[in-house]
Amino acid sequence: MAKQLPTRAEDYAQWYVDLVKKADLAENSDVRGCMVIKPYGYAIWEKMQQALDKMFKDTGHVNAYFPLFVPKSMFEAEEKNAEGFAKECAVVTHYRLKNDPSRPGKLMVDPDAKLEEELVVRPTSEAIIWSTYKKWIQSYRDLPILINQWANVVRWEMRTRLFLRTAEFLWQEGHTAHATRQEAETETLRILDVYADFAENFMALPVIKGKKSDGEKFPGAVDTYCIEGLMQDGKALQCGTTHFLGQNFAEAFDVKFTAKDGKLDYVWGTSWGVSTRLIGGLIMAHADDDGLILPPKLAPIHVVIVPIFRSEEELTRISSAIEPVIVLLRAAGLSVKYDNRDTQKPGFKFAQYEMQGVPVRIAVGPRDLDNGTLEVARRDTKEKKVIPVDGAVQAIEQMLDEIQKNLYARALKFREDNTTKVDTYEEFKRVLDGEAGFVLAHWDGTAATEAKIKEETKATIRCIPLVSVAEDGSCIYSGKPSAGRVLFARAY
RNA sequence: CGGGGUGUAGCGUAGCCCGGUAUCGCGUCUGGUUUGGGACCAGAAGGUCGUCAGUUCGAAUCUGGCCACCCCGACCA
Repeated sequence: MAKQLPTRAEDYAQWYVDLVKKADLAENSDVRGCMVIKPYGYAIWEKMQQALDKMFKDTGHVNAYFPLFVPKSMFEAEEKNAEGFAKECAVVTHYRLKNDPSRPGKLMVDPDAKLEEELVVRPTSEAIIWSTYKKWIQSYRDLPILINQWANVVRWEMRTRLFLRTAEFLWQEGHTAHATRQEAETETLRILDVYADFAENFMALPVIKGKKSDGEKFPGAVDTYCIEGLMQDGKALQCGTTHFLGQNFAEAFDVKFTAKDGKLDYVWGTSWGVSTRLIGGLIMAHADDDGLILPPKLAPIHVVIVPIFRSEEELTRISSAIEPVIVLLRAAGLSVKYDNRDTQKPGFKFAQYEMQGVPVRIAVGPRDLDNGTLEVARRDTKEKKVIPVDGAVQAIEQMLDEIQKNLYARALKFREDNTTKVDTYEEFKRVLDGEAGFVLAHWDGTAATEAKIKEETKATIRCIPLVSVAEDGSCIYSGKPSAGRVLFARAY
């Protein structure tokens, strides 16, 4: 199946964008680099939000909301962070328009309404949140603060692609404050586990947990951790990151607390986020030539029912026969769509729901009414079978479980088949230009080597895996000693 | 910001070199036949040809400015 997908990078990119549009998930907006998320795409995001929100709350976090605008002076307080984002910030400089005297009916920016201080549209919220935390924290009794925010952020990217990189995107960002280094580090890794759990159990996407190299880490962080997934074209996708901020932001925003022993110290911080990019990952990890394949746990529609009828009378008969089944499916917590439109033929509907990745489709026609059966088709394998109406709900629930498991197993096998250990630079380049995928290789740990490899091959160190076998070797580039393999790939 | 390209109906396009109010497909609408895998036939509607200016009797077509978008670089924790 994956073989049928376009392999050349540009073909795959085109295939991906076409799919996003055909599946009715999103489209480019008239606003530069921005995206309109259509109802079906947004429904997937809502499923993701629900699952993640519950996981955050189960680990003691609460939601809050902070302003979209960050005064420039506040933004620049943490220098590394400000520098890292400076080149992609949208900035508000005026607060008013007025009629343009030289062009009747047109508006112009009112030069008299220039802001004294420019406002940066948040590319991330550390600055505004830490400047707020300063007011909230005095004592160890005020800690920890475990807050998550669902928001939009703006990063003025040069080149954008639906879901994967857009000028404005939706995400959640967690920002926590702790009394001890240990507690903040634990939080950083706990959320990394939450993200991995979500990717594997909801998205059916196996991920590698690891630490970013210094060259790839978040500006302002002491350590950045990530989960990396592998897409069907052999490129890696960073699916989520968590950052141990040390005391960097506390120092920048002067957030101190009095500890139990009476000593004054800076607060320890973390931040972490995942975005609508995950929807892109979901598509690229599972889709085939017929369209999206959604894991049941994130599918807005679990089961679509398509009646096959010739006349209105026949539709009425089918509808009344299927109604009890719909009631039972919904009672079992499933999202069911009964598509009784008489404006489209069944074949058209089949194709459309396949394109949209609906996991299970039921077709029911006169033949089934006579036999007391339903035709059930599963999206992942495209198998069709006829089952009795009695017990259909259990059969479908079981099928959804199987689809969820099968998608994960399939993606895991794909990743295993496309992860290669290499020991020489020649082999490294050959694999990247051939089957691509993840490449495990020894690295001398220097930023210089990392930069050289990136420059020459476009491959980056995705992460230093948290789980790895200690193994002495020598760097594929410099030949210097290395204590373990790191994960390389070309990435989105 | 450098290099290349494109702007024509809701979408995708032909026409441009060689000037005469615009082609085809998808979609939409109407009528009929269809309906267990993206239906067919007949008819219809839909256009400031990105924008502003210039050349010309006449500009989608030629010239210049501007705008927007796409691709390749640079950039993308």
